[in-house]
Amino acid sequence: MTSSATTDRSGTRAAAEAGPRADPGSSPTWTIAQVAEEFDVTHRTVRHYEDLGLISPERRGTQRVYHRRDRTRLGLILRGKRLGFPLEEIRTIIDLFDAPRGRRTQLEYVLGQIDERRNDLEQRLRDVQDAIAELGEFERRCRDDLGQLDRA
Amino acid sequence: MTSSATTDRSGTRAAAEAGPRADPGSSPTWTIAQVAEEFDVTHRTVRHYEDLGLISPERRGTQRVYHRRDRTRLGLILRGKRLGFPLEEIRTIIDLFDAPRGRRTQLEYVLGQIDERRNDLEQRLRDVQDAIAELGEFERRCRDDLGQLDRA
DNA sequence: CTTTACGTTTACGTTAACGTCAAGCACGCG
DNA sequence: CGCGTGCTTGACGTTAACGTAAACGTAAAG
Repeated sequence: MTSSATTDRSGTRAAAEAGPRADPGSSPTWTIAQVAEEFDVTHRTVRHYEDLGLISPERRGTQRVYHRRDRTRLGLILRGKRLGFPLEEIRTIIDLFDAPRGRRTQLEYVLGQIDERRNDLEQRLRDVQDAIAELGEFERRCRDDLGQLDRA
Repeated sequence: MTSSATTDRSGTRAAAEAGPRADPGSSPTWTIAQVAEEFDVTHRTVRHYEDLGLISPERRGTQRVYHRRDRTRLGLILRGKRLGFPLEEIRTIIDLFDAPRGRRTQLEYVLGQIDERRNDLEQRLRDVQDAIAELGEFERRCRDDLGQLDRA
């Protein structure tokens, strides 16, 4: 249902149906429709992330052209969203990865940010682990109840 | 800064400043202000969760009276929020814990829901672990850069 | 009995994260 | 050249999760 949704657009401008355009010798690029489908989001969502400065695709004329870098970022964005981070915060985080690290002060700032982030993430790690553990406990009780029903 | 925010209200109606009211012989109860402060949320937030049916405190006259059950739920709600779940979804989850498990069909439904939830949570677990790992990788690179700077 | 400190309801405001038109370019095909 | 398909830019709408203000109730304290 995911890939069959694309009413065969091949033969028009790009040969492949889901991959990057055939572009021998250069780095591969994608259209907005392709990245949107690949990450299972809408065009609007992708453009929204651009509005907030989370991605900044190349412009060829008026059209957006997406590179590997943009796809990497999109992946990070969506994972951040799954973890419940607001987009603005996600932006500061992934910008960190591309931040200049030339001077020592910058590097130390980045290292400090990394530590903050890690603490945040480790809190969430505990939360998830606790939740999974409680769910397991609950399942055990349910299976007990089921056993009681069987013995009657 | 957290507990000093309470401008000494003791001696008024309850003896303890942060604990449940003195109520010997019965189960402890809390006011909305007490649970709000304990979980570091506003009254409005607590009432909002009640509006959505996430908690349903006792009413003594017009006033809300919170029991241990309500505090347990509030904890689950806030953890769910930290994990990025929408409140409506959180409601269906914690309602699951109090759901009737008398008949076999009900039990099997509950067990099915548990499985769905676990899959969801395990996805998030992977997300968090991946994020932490990448952060570690990034930190290593930064420390490398720092070493390069030191050698000059 | 008035004050004070909380608590309650009602209702409109706000922010984030998009959804949903509307209207216009741009290009490749018949 | 017109047509269809996809891309682009506004701009307004929507939902979730509260914030905030108004206006009133109430119970202990002075």
